[in-house]
Amino acid sequence: MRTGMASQRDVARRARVSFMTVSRVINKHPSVRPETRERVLRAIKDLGYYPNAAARALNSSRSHNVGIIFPRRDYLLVAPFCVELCAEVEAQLRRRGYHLFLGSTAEERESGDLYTLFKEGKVDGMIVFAPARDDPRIARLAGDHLPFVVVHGRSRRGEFSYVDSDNSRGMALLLEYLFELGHRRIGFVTGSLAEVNSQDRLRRYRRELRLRGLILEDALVCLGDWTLESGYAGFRKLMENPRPPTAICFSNDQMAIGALKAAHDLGLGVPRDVSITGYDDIKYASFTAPALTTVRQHIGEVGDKVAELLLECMEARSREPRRIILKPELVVRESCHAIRPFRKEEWNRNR
Amino acid sequence: MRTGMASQRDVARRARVSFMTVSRVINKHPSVRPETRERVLRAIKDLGYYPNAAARALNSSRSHNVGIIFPRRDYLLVAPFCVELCAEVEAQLRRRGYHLFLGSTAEERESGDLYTLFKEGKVDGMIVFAPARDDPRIARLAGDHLPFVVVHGRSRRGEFSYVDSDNSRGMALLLEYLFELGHRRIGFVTGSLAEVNSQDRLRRYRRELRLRGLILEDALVCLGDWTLESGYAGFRKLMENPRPPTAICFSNDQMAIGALKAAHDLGLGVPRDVSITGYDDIKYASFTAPALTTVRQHIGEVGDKVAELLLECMEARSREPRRIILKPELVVRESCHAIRPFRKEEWNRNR
DNA sequence: CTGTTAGCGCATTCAG
DNA sequence: CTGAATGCGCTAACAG
Repeated sequence: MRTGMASQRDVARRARVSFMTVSRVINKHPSVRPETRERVLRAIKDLGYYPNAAARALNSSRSHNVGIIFPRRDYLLVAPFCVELCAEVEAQLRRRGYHLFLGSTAEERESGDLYTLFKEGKVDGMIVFAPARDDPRIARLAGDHLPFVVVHGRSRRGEFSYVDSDNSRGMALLLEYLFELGHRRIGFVTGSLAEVNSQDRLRRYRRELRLRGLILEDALVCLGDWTLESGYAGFRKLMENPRPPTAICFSNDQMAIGALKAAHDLGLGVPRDVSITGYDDIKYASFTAPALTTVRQHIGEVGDKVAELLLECMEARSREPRRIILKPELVVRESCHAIRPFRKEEWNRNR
Repeated sequence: MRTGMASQRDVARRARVSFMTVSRVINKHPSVRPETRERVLRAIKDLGYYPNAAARALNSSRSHNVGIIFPRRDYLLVAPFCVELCAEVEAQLRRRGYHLFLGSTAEERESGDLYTLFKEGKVDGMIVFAPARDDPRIARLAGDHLPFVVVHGRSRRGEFSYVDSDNSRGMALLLEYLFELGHRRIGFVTGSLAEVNSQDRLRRYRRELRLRGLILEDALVCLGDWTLESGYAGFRKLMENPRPPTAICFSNDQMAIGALKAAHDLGLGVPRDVSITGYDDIKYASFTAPALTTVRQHIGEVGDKVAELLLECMEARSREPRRIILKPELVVRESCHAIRPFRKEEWNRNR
């Protein structure tokens, strides 16, 4: 609305200067005599003047807004990790004078999708969360040389900046740990395989098993989609196997929580009867019973980096894309159990 | 940035019309000859033209953005309910051509607080979530006649529109149920008492106990702040009481989940040793073991109403503020236990 | 049906 | 150090 608001002209009149001087004061231009500045500031205060963002945006062609885009419309609900990240990024950006649009849940081609927001100049840059391997939206953004940063994704040919966690390493940590506890039949419930992240974790799971001379059984892998429900279903499915696994890795904490519930319903004890691991270390992970053994991604750090890279590519168009890969960390809690005493020789042999 | 973008002028030149005609086509003005319209649409497509949001905002003085504000900066993390609501509202608003800023986590007086956003014309309206009873921000907004809607809060003198759930009734439902199960010592862990919601629930808890002739014991009430941690601590504190309660109501699901964890750590069974209830019915509530008995707030409905009221007060300044109070619903799951057989006479007597 | 004029509020450029 | 002119892209109000 913003009707009846004082403009620079009004301030100028009241301070008995031209509105150009007002503009200078606002933008902290050095060349204004202190007493003039004072007069102007007084007038601004008296009138309750605020600069008009639209006008500013119009002639600087920068909105000082940023958007964020998710792989699916329910992502915020599905991935608590994402919420924590958003909060982090928002705080960082605001410090630098930018505002963050709530990740439009709009899919491409819908009204108000983020590509349109870009073109309309409503955002200066955006954050793309966990895009699919060949997400067409990415190609479009890169093709138009629009400033954006990918989180939880990678660029093959260095077309854009991204921040990712070393998912492969995270999985390796988990499997090494389970192996050490004596587990040899280890199941895996994946996240949505459209996402690179999810693929990486699965791939490393397979590789680790192979490396350790274990046979890969399709029956030990189950397709999930990050939700509580799919964790629940995945657990049941794997445990119905005639030779069920002794441990199951879930590709995020949320699914592991679903699994805990399934175990309870099935009358199975965790970790007594099956060991379980999550991924992400969201808040809830330490509040389940048993508390989840999981892999921590340092969300604060991810958020900082994302904001940093985005600001870089919004403010200096020329800069080269940068890649940042954060090290994950194994968090051992209570959801895994040694199925037999640890034998050093065996451990070494299998390593 | 939006540099090198085609403008209406470019489109006009290409379509060999004046740019006014282009504007009309874009705004679906009826008075344009079909063939002219076609030519213009072609040109728009060829040039990849998108209207400039800033310019539009400037001369219509409407940004078509909406903001949302929370009581605390960590609110999104603390209240999953809030995330679900945001997603809902965003979807509704987008359908009407508005975009939602991620609830600025900024407190008042910080750079980029939402009052400033308003004054700068970055938002046309806003949603205020769970404000304190005399939140100065509310007074400010109301004083300036800015369009806003409160969720989980009320206006005493009808100064503004709001959507709320009938918290008092929700608590009554819960207590009636517990009473029926035979509980007579019932504890309560509050949310942050700065919020009206939280106060209402506590008040009704007290009233119900009094009504049923039970003595209120301060030792059975514990101050929480909505977080998992405070639920955990609250549970421990109440159970350390020499005469612990047989049931505890938590003012949200999150705290109840914290309590479940505490029970587990203390070696207490739920509901065998203590009954527990939550509030909100978030996703996780049905995935705990035992599943939480709680009160459902229909988040979808809340979101719809919020969006509706906000649009109303943004588009028709004159309309009277409206109040909407939604009926909550008891969701019985597994976290409560009858402590003795139900006796009809006693139930009637105590009613 | 279509074009012209003017102005939204601000900042860049160039003169004083 | 300060002021005047000009244009950012668009639309409302008038003309033709």
